[in-house]
Amino acid sequence: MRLSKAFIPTVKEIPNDAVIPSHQLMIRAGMVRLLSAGIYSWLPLGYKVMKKVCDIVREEMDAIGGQEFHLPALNPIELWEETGRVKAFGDNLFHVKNRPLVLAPTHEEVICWIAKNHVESYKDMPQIWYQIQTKFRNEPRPRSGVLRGRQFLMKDSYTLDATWEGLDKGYDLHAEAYKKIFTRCGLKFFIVGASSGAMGGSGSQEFMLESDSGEDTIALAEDNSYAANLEIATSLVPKAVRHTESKSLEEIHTPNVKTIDELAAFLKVDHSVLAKSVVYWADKTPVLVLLMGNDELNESKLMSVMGTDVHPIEAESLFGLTGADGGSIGPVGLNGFKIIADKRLEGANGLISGANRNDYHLKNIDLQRDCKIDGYYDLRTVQAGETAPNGAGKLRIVRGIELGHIFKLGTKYSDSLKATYLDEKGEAKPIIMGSYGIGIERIIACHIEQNHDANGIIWDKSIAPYLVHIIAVNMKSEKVVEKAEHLYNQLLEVGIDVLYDDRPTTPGFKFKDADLLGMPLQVIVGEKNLANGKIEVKIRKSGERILVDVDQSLMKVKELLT
RNA sequence: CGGGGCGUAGCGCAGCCCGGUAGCGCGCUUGGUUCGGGACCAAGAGGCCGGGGGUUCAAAUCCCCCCGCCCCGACCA
Repeated sequence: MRLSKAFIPTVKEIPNDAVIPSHQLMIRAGMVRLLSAGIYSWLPLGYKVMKKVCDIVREEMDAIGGQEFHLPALNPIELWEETGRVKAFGDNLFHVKNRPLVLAPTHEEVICWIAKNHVESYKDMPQIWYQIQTKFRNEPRPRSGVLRGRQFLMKDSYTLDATWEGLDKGYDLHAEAYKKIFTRCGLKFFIVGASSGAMGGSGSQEFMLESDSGEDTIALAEDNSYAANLEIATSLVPKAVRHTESKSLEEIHTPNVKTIDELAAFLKVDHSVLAKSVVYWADKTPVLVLLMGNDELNESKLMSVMGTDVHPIEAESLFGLTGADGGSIGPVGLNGFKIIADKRLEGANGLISGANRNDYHLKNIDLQRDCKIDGYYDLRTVQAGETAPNGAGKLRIVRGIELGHIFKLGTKYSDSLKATYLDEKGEAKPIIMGSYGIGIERIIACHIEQNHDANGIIWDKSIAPYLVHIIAVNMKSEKVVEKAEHLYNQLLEVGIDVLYDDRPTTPGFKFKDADLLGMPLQVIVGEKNLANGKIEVKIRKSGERILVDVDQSLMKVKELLT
């Protein structure tokens, strides 16, 4: 491609609305333009990268036996009513105004619909079906450029199996394919155990990339041998002790003590003898959650324990139900509440907690003797510095960007849509499904996040829009133009993607643009070196410059690209 | 949806407090000089100051409403 003819609108200044490097560079390099919040036009240069990423994804999906579909973005709303997801997605689902249609935010329903009608026997499975298509979600807050958009390209695949072993196999195949895809795209990623959330299902892992711009929080062992989304992360922490003797309950006056820290300071005791109470609504049930000391409640964990949405109780409701305020709530003699406790407190005695009476606490609480605990669960949020559950050193807490997510869905959708097959005995069984997504734009943005410098993007060969960027330093020099044109044509002939800066502008301008656009190799054809029969090859990543004999330039470029 | 910021030429911004003919840099056009790290000189084009309403002799500027964009939070299969 000749730059003089190409539509690649580069920008020198940092766009006002872009905050993270990938967003700034994608705009400056003329890859994308914003149309509306979370909605981007992909310009030719950006689209070229997108196609290369899609090719890699396709190759790896095909390699595990995937078959590509092209599915409708417009779906009948009835289909989504049947799985209960009109409600589940809520305002996140785009509705069409003048037809009973929705814009598909994902494609479990359609896949299931097809499977229901055409997968009839266990002999028809396993199947791996995938699609690379635009998905629509009415994100309340699009952000970080293409990282979270209202319309985005996603590779979604679905496994259909007759057995749970089959599901495991399809899941593992995807995990392997995903590792290959992200590695080929030049990304440094890690895999974390994740919550399956409202998708339901038995297991799920996320492919994450460490980045301060990420929206997820990850706990990582020092050697990365343990990695989990904070939503489910655990750690090795000491439990509260059980003393042999359980003293009798005693009320203590604790005026104006509201927080655990204040309580510990006031009573001059260790945090580990304090049981913190936090109160939530789980749907319409008030739930008292007991945590040790100042442990932080993990709402995701609470949600999966309760199996429903949870939110903190309002101060007024709490007072109405207990007669006390937040700082003085405790598990003893509390009626009408479900009471659950963190595993750390299991069986403990000698604890101090609120007396359900303002400015009073109870001491010598024995959870077995004095309370009716409805269950002990892992409910706390891990903290940086705690020991990883596998003992591999201390945990780091980092931010991450989710690149891909793999789910063992099970039969959630096949149950509700009655997608069944007949097994060997002729019995109808629900098809067992898995669901596996990859955000295509995220691969691109993340690649730039991990591969850029102050001057611009540094593309990996695998997804670079062009492999070689020829710079004719001075278009007024016949020699320069002749050599540059010659090399350009040679590269085109051998099928190497090449961008040729033949614009009649100044050298500095061309060099800056070349670094900004970030092709792996720059070939600089200038009068000075040409006088000695040389051209210069600059490696974008290292900045290394190599002088090459003119007649060997094609060979050298080919060599450097392998 | 809560909190904050911003909206003036294609882009980046000043002007707004304190009302009085809309400015700077970059980019763009034409001509000339340049030609190895975003050149120089000269001449130009380009704006309903996000939209609507109000106050005023007069509004980019003051007041009210709306819209859009960005950030933090909530939310995020």
